[in-house]
Amino acid sequence: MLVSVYNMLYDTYGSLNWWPAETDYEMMVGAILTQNTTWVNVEKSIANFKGKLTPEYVNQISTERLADYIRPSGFYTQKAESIKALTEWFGTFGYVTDNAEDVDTNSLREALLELKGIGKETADCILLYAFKRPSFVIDAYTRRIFERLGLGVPTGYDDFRQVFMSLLPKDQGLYNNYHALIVEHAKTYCNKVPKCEECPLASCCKYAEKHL
DNA sequence: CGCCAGGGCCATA
DNA sequence: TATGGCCATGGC
Repeated sequence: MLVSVYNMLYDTYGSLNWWPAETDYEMMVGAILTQNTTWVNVEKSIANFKGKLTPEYVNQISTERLADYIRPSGFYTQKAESIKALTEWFGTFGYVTDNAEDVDTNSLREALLELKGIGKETADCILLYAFKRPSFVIDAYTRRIFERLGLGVPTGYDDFRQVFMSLLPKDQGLYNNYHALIVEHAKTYCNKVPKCEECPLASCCKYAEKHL
């Protein structure tokens, strides 16, 4: 099932080459900024840095000033502290994701989860898109899509993640594009106010069936 | 005006 | 383990 859903999405959208970011560091910051927030508001925040969204620059400005830059993304007080903590942690690798090569994925994940403001989803995004590790991401869209398709899904985050990671090959490129496809598709058709009328997957979705 | 968005933390039972 | 309140801006 997981493979056929992927194939349907792939046939529609192809290879998306995510995450949308200029650098690995910008990707990580974006992962925090997008928490419960639209991507448009993340772009506004990133634009506020005018090209200076680097760990070196973030280190030298105050948390208050950082909070001011990211104001458009909401929750800016908490997110500013999280970005500060993340940046400090990233510094232990010299701000280069490649320097973490000899650290196994689970250790990296646990380290990320210790940072305040980084939960499981954000940690998995960072592992997958910045550190290029095969760590499947479960977000609100992933959960919603599979529920709406009519496939039973586990409640707990790790249980749901394990379904993907045990049934699919541990392939970073596959996990990357799968999550990208889910988000790109869902943000257009599977919001709380759905657009099943124009959805290319409506023919095999129980939810769309009821809504059409 | 109210609802919602690519979460996470903390208190509570 | 599982809810509920809270954090906050901007688009519709």
